[in-house]
Amino acid sequence: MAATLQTIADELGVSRSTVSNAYSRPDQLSPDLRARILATAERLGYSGPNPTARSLRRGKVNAIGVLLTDNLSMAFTDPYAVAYLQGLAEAASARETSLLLINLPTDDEAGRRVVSNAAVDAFCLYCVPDWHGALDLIRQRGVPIVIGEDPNAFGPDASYVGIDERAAARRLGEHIVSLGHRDIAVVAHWIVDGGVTGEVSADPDDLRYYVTGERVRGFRDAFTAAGLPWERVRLINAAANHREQGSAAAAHALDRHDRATAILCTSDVLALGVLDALGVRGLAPGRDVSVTGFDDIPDAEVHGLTTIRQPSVERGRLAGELLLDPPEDPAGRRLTLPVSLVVRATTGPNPTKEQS
Amino acid sequence: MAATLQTIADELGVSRSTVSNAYSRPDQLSPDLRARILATAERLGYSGPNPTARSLRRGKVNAIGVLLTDNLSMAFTDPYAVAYLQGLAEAASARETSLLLINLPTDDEAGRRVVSNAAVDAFCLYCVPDWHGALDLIRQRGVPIVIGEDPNAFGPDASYVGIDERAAARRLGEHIVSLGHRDIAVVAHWIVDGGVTGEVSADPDDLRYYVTGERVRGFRDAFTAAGLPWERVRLINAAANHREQGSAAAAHALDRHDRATAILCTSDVLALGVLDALGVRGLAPGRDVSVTGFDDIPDAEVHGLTTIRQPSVERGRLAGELLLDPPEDPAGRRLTLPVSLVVRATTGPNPTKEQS
DNA sequence: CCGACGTACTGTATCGGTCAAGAGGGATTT
DNA sequence: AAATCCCTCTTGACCGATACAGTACGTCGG
Repeated sequence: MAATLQTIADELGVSRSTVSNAYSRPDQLSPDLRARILATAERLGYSGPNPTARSLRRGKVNAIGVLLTDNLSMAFTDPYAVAYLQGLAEAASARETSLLLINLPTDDEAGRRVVSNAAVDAFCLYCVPDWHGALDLIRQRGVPIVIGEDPNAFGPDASYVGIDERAAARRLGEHIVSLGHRDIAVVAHWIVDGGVTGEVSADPDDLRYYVTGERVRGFRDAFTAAGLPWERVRLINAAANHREQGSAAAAHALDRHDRATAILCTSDVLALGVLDALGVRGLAPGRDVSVTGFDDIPDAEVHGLTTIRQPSVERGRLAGELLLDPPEDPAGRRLTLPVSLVVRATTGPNPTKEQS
Repeated sequence: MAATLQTIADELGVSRSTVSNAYSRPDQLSPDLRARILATAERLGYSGPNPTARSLRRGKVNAIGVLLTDNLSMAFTDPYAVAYLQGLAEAASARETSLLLINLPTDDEAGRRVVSNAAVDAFCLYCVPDWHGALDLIRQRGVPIVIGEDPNAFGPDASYVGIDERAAARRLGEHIVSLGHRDIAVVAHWIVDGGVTGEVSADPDDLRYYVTGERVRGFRDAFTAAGLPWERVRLINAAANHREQGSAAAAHALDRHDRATAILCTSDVLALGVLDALGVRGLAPGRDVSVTGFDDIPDAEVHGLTTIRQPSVERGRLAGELLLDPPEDPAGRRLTLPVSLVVRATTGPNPTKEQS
């Protein structure tokens, strides 16, 4: 039988409240008594106020729930995700709050139980399959929610911190067409659910994964504005947002006589894989083939990758702040952050055009 | 005023227990009444049984606390750590348990508060500074603990899942000396706290960070057994366990006339950085310079790195299982897992010896 | 000598559930 | 027809703390 506040109170002949105060409000009792209480607690092996009971009474648990899909490491191997979590953790930590990583099982029923039992003050939804049955439960929980991708995914009650994915992608596309490229491939992840890496034909207006969809649409915006029909663009699905998949996808753009002169990727990770593929083939990025990424992860600079810089850490930090200190003004709970085009060495003028 | 079980009970004129049963034990009441209860709950905007209250009563919160040092992303950018967490999450998820990432602030007082308030069933200690004041609190909490590095760090009450770091490192060292190498450099991370990357002289028996210490000692075991005095080995500190630091450290072994012919690293990440450095200098790994890593992260195979394979995911998984289903037998709570030497392309015979 | 005030502590309600034992009533057994 | 059983629901205790109002006592100014 573990010791509780009452055990100590009885032992010393004081009230439970006083023992509680010894821990939570040291100024409410004499230093002398407090010392005796702590000593007795130590002696009886009391482990300190029970966090659960305290949370119940206080109505606050000091935790933010972060929903992740089944494969945790998928989230952690994505540098963008790591940066986001870092920001979120910073904001949480500054408020003495922890992150509850909720691994959503594919089993719907178990998923609902896990979500129902999660003691959190708020939820951060982040790259979660929007068709999962547990999502309704989260909405019902009535706690603050922040989402990071599709601003419309959870209705207007949810906070949102994001970027204008489509406009950002358009800027990349414009950069590429302004360099004279016409033979363009787009490498995008998760165009097809559970699909394999390879060329696909898909309507950009009808992609399931929001981020990819917006980015692909942004590319198309730039192309069509430049008079380049979408049909001329080669769309290549990457089965996962991994560097290796980027390499594999690149093969479909490079190993053919009508080689693409520019490859636009929906993430830096994929773009790095594309660069690997170029290296293997002895092709020079920015000269023979132009490559762009998205996110500006730390490795992007190392490899001179032209990309869109988005404030990943900041995104996570703001998400945390929105959850823990919600602004009065509802408008302040939906933030679209600025991005910038970072032109580095992996993009250059269309080489075939120069020759003509 | 949010709805509770009582609100719904009053509304329908049933007892609170019955409403509770509607959620937690559907077989305890008629389907008809249950349907009515759920409908009323929905109508009143009831968010389901409060997880905190439920946890208090049940005495279980379905969460494992994972202690991390201040910089979260440090843990997530380390592939070994990611694998470990993946395993831990798998074990937890299988038991409908989540991971509470506790970001331990450098501020001692705040750290204690965060730890005290963390509602968890168990703690997983993992790469935590062992001098932090909050660690005592954790021990006091009286919940199961598993540690992953120094088996003696938390006393015999804590569970332990690890490998024999020293013996494993020794095998790498033996491999290298058996290839005839005599000019050896060791690249190790965190030899010096907050130090810079560069050559240092340090007593292997006196390194603060346990894992590095054991691995360096293992290297030395092999060297001295082969008659190679430790003084002949060049010890290079890497300021962080990052690929870039590996490259920077390698410079100290490569850019001099008495170039090392073998570089042993305390992690694969550092070794990959060393390989980068070789590449820049036009040196061939395994021919001009032999390089070894440690851990066998996924990228190791890609780069043909000779290394020690340890079951990282398994380590995390077992840690989780030990915490959630503790075996009766105390001996079963201290596991040392087997490792294997994986010889790939980055090690080969000493080239200078061949010439003579 | 009295009211005002501050300090140190107590008492009780409350947070929102779960659990074990029990009660009422219809169906089944003997 | 009495005994037994099961199904469905109720009762009351309990989980371990915190909040707030209140009490007792000492001190101080007037």
